[in-house]
Amino acid sequence: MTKSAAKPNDHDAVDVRDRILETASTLFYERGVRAVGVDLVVAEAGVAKTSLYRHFGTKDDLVAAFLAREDEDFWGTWGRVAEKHVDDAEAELDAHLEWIGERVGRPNYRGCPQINVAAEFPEADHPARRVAAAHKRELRRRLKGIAERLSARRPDELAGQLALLINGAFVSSQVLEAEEATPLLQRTAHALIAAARSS
Amino acid sequence: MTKSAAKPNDHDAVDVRDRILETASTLFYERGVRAVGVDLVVAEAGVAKTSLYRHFGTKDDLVAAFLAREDEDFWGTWGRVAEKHVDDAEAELDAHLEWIGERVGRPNYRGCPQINVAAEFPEADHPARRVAAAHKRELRRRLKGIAERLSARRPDELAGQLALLINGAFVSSQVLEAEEATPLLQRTAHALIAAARSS
DNA sequence: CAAGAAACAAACAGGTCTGTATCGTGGAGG
DNA sequence: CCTCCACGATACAGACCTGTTTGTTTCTTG
Repeated sequence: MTKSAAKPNDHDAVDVRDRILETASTLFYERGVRAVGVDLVVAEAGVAKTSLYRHFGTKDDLVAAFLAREDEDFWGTWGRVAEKHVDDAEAELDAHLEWIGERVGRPNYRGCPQINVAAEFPEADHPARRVAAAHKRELRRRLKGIAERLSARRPDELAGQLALLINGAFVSSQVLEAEEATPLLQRTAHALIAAARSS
Repeated sequence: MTKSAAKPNDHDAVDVRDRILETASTLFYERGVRAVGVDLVVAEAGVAKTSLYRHFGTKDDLVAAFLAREDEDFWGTWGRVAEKHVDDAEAELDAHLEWIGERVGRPNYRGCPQINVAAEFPEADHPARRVAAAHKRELRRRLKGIAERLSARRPDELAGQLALLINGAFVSSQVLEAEEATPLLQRTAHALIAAARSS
């Protein structure tokens, strides 16, 4: 909190802190958090190790910042898609499943960062685990909002079903064909919506 | 392969190899693979480190053996449940979702070992990754068999949907109430089955 | 121009990791 | 009885890890 709001130096186009976080995020996602040491991060980012520890107190905090960044990106995309379908909840859900399925099918897709980090750090009080847990709660909360607009008889149940579906897609890239994800997600969602409306 | 079939020593009730694998499996699952060193495994198992490296050439091989053991356990339970419902595929699926949901709701549940290890080791050629990939393919294969017996119009699609559902449950224990998992799984499966039969 | 903040560079501390090497012991099978 | 070998115990090698320390340089700002 000593700086960052005011720009201390714009000589380098990007802030040092941003460059560290950007580099760390890529490395953490591609190779796993525990497999990437801080020495590699600073070497790849071209910064001094002291800079990393000034901006992020510990590696754990850097991991939490990584997940927070992914969280913001995710809801940023979500929000941009959502505002195109304010009048049609089913179309909005379809659109979300579209870009989620597209991501899952990408060649270098390595799963949901939040889930991966949670798998790497069992301790429930790890700073990154809090971010991950909040992210998953937020997913279910937003899905419940959509379920309500869909006039589901039990919106929270439909939200739970859709959350299972999406999280399942995140971890199933191993057994999913690239083009299969989106249509499978959408057809499944349609079946669940129909069931949630009738009986 | 030098022993194990013939019993070289039954003086100790359990084989040294089994004791190592048993101990390692518990530690790996509870704390994560990378967080557990071989020194801890041998100390906890009460064996010499040389014994560990004699039976398992490397730690990676021990991890693969851990997943293979979990795989066998999983399909062992699956098989015992399946043979009680040879005449009713829907009842069999319900029964599977019953014990899977029960496991997911357990207090110390830490997710599917296969998924967790895959998250910890990005390298596709890691020995444990092969076990994990085969496990997930086998899940979808068995689900397809059930889908066929259910006379689904597209059995492979229904199998894919059910696989998403089950894998989603494995990773959603963070946001799922303990008693919520089984009924949510079963009601979702029923909706998907109904949809797969009609249209 | 002067002062202070921020960055770089490089070494270091102290611990942990995987894997190996060495030596001693005790039981099983020929 | 005697030889083999699985096993235990321990020390070690070499690499890697997080985090700190020290000192210098560069940039911003008053």
